[in-house]
Amino acid sequence: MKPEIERLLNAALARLTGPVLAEAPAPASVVIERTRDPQHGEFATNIALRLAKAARKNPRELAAAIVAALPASELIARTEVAGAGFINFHLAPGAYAAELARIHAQGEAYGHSTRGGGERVLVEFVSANPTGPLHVGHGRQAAFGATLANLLRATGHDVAREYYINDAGRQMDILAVSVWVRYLEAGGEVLAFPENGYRAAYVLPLAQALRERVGARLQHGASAVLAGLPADAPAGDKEAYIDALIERCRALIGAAGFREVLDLSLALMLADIRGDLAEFGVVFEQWTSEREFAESGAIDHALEVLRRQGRLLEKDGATWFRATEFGDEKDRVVVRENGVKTYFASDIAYHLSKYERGFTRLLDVLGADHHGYVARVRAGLIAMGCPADCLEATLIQFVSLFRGTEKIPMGKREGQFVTLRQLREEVGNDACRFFYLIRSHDQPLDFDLELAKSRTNENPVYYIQYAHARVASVMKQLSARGLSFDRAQGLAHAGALASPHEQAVFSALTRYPEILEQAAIGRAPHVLAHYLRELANTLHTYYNAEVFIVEDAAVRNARLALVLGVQQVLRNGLALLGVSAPESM
RNA sequence: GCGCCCGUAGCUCAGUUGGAUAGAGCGCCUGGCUACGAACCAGGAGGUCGGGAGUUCGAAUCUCUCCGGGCGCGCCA
Repeated sequence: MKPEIERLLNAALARLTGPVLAEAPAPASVVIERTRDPQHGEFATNIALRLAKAARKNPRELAAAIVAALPASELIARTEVAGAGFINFHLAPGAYAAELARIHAQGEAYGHSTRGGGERVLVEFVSANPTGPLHVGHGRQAAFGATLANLLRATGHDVAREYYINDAGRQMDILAVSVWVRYLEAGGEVLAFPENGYRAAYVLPLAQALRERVGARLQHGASAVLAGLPADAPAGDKEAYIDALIERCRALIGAAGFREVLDLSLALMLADIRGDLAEFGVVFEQWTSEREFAESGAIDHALEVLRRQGRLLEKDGATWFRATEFGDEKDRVVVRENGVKTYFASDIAYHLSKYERGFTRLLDVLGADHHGYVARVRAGLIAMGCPADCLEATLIQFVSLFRGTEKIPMGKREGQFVTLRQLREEVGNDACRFFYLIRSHDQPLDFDLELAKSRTNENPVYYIQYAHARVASVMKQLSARGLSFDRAQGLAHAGALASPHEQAVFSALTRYPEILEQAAIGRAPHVLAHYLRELANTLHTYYNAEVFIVEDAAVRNARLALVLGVQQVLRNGLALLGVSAPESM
């Protein structure tokens, strides 16, 4: 409906360009909104107010001129100038019924658009280090990224989802040595666990798997392991200690042995993460290993691009990227004094590779603690010749878990944390997805386990599902009474559904395509979640106010056509959120 | 110290490319099941939109400043 009104309005503005308006208004400035008050019709625009100043016209006069220039349309019954210069659009009686027919005809494709123009978008999300299971914060990023990708796809973008595996750094070495120490312990050795190691319980099965794989081949005595090592914290430096321990480990079991421990740990952690996400309904087209990426020479390629552009300099024995020339606050090292490339170098190279693979829009879904690095990566991309706006980062605020009013402490290294898997098993995937998505991403989330689990009216999760199931229940009741639904008759008579409740349902129902666009453009899945709640509310209200299964077949079929339309849109919207739409509950 | 995000009803939060009378859920109060599902609905109370100043026809929304909270500022990953 809205695109048609946009078309009419743009036609009117085009006619006025020249005689009344000096120049054509930018398409983005033409904003059409739903009205809040039915007295104002169904749609309204403030375009006359926005253009009045530039046109040196009284807003109401300009509005009148625009109204006069509007082409006729079957969609619109009448237009009027109101208030300070708003233009209100009143829909023609059959407009809603025609849209309802579209819902029935298009089914699960209803609401989709081609507005994205097939733009190639890469959504990178989660990308958690494979040094441990996903925690509840990653769950929020997973739900957000997956739904954002769904929204972009539904609005006509060519979307790929990608997980970047940070498997190359020192943290992986620390995981490997943590597994090895547990393996030694299981072999009967007694030694203090490194302060900086991963001491959480998930390391134990990794050590167990290692023993099953290699037997006692990598076993060494505690005295040989610890001899000559610096003191661990609290007396010494835990960083220096763990580094020394890693070196000792390499010396004792050899580079190949160390690699074996690391690869096994990595493979198992990754399998856990993949499985967890898959069970959560989150899948990726591509998993990129940082290690394989680095070994492919891609970082050297990126550095070469920068060098050709003259954006590198040598200073203090290191190689620097002149990031300050591209909006960053300081220059950044890309190759350290010791010849090792920095994480930053690998990161801009990775982003360059996305662009070189043909993606013109790079969406990074990141934890809020990563905001510091966005400017640098963007600077790198610009320096390498990418458009300034190709990289877009969405920062997801943190999740705090509560059991009722009691906050559950989190700390990854200490192993005191709730995993996404535990959360899903306790509250269920549907409640998880919904709770993650109901809040705006830039708002910290307090996730109450008790609330998410509860089957009471305090829990918003079931409200929408209940509306969906309720329609299914009505249809069951219909057949139980020996009646059947006549869609053609229902749609033919839908225009006669004129009660305030029915108009409210129509109004909410036909907003769906606008909501999808708004949620996609704003990178705001919560807009869809809130909308579905509103739509469910109009359905419940209608249900309580009027009986659908009445004697009059025309009225009955029209009402059923309407509530089936609601059910369809609820199903479509829930699918995008990754929440199931049950027939009964 | 510098940068980013946030501050809206008792609680949790929508609303922010400036727009018509600031909304929802929960909680509280009052009503509605011999009814197509009461996991529902109707009504009510509840607000200096953190404080102040500015921009203009119009500010929760934009600018400045102050207060309060979160996060980030490595030749770590």
